[in-house]
Amino acid sequence: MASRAKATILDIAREAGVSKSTVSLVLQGSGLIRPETANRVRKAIEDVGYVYNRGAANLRKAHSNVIGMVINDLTNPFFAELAVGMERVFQSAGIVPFIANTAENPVRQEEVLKSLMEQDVAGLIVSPARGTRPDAFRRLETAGIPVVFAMRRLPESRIPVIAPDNHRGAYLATRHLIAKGHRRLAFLGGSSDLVVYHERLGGFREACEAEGIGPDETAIVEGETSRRGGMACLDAVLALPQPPTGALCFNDAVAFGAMLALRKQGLEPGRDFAVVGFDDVVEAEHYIPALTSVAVDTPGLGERAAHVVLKMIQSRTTRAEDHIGAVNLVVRESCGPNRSHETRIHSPGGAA
Amino acid sequence: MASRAKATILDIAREAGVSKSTVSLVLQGSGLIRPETANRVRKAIEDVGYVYNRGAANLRKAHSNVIGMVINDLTNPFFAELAVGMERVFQSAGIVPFIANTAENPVRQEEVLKSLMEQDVAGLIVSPARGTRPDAFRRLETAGIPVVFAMRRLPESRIPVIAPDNHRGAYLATRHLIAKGHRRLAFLGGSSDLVVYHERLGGFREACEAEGIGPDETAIVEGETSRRGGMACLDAVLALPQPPTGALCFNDAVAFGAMLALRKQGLEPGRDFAVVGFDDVVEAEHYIPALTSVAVDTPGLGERAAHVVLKMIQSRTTRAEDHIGAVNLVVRESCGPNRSHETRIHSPGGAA
DNA sequence: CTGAAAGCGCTTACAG
DNA sequence: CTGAAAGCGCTTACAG
Repeated sequence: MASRAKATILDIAREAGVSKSTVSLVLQGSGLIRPETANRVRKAIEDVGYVYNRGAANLRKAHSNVIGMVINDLTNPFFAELAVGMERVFQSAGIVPFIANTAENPVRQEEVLKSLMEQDVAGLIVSPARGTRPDAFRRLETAGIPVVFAMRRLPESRIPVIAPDNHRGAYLATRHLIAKGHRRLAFLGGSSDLVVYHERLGGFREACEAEGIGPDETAIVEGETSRRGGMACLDAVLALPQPPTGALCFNDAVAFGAMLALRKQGLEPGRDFAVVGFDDVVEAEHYIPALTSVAVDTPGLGERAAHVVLKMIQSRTTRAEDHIGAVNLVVRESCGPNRSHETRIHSPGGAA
Repeated sequence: MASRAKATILDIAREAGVSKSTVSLVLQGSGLIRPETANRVRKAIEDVGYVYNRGAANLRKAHSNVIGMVINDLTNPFFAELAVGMERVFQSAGIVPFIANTAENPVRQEEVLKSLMEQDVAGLIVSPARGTRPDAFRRLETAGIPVVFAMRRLPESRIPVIAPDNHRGAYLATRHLIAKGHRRLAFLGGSSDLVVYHERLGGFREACEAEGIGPDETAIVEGETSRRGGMACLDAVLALPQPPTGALCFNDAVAFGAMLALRKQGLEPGRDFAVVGFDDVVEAEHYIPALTSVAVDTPGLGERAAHVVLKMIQSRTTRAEDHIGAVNLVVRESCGPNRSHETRIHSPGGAA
């Protein structure tokens, strides 16, 4: 069986009594080889314990089939769900994507990008880290490597993006809060160096203004996009002279934190204070109280992003249409009691 | 600046007026090159927009520097934490590891492993998927590629494993339940095709027997290691003629599900029924009631695993010592009220 | 300190 | 249908 030194196509050729070109051809599934010959070669491949050397092949072919997914925070289940959606389509395309985590660190992101380029990636899906410099992707662009942004984008970039309709989601959520009778509203968490932040805050503002509620600027407080950040933001806003009675949170993690902080203050979320999240992670449904949140179909966006890079690679282009995914407001219990167990408020959505 | 076609060391050599060997040497940081020459080369590298072709280098050097992390379920925050621990050490070693997700699917795992081998990985950390065949790693072994198992292991394998002391953790948790006065105990979730399952169940049994409580076999119910699985298990056990009054759960996800199911039945976890989890994910602390769980220091085990592969690669061996990490029982509220907010019961732990 | 030459494991025209 | 030859972009002795 397997010999100690790595077997090459030359070993196979010797074993099967053919030339190495023939071996290469059967390796590539060419129809040019006579079936008996092909079978003999395949048997030899087994016998020598051959492992295809993709690096050598790529070197010769001058292109690889490796696709990278660069994720800003793998511990956030939201991004893990995104990754899973992408993997689904890559798997059926017979591709094994490599995931790399930047842990929200632009320096690490640069290392990751560099390594991926050296590895000669064919294409990339990236959810850029916070504070990514505008020119962080220039090398990739000049090299002509297809890149698509998922969920997050850079301020001025020609790289295509796949993301939910953040503005619309925030708008729907805010109107819901207002329809529940709230007049003093907060916007909690997130930071202004993220484009998403401005999109979501924009939807919040628009809804407030449409209802004649000038949003209280002091109740718009930035913070970490985590439970801890949510706790801090809620405390800040409750200390205001005229505290709000409800809040739209930048994402679900912030919302969970806000609810925790409410309890610590002896307030019951849903009854004494309304909170809405964003993203609708799996946990939202199981929380107590169940969290009303904006659902963005994370795995679906992941699939979409994967299809887009695949197409870009195939057509050797570096450009593609943006895709803005539809969103739903999923009404549960965190804004007070409801008639039914769960209600969905759909947005028309659509592509931009 | 950057030209369209990829620049090679030959372009650099031309630009700098040296030979390509010289370029290669400065690329590798060799001290053999005169500083002025090196600087001229470095400038040329910038000017031509050069990207190192690691594939070509690996081909020539006959070894790569890519390390793979094969994770069985990236959506489980527990494994994401593990990944983060490993990345920490790889980052400081200047390595960008590639993460691949098998989604608990042995077939996908095979594809992933194959792809990684073709990519000529230098080493691998893997948390094997459920139902992995005993010979799934034979190719890797005969190729002499270092592999270490993290968190999970295969029944009969010589591959080194880094894992927590599952037996001890379950033992501590069970004794705690008994000390709280419980006599009828359940063991919920997990499946017997996982080695960990037997380790944890073994600790549970030993504690029961030590206290003269023959564990009720009908209260040991396998199930999905998820919230949903936990709900089903708890319902099953409550329907028993002599239902238990407390349960050790296979992991925290199962415990969260069990608590949910209790509430649905009008029972309050911690007051009417005691539940203990395993792994102590971040969420455990924030749950209501806060979950008593066995802490295993997930990122720490990740770091350890990373150090071990690194060492194995360096010393060109395929063998290493197993490492069994110490565990603590973190007592919170899910087994009833406590004096202090949180208590830790330490195990001596140690390496095996 | 630097250059010319061979070779890593493949694929791809090109002959036959 | 199959073989001989060149070449992908590097590194590594080997001379000088």
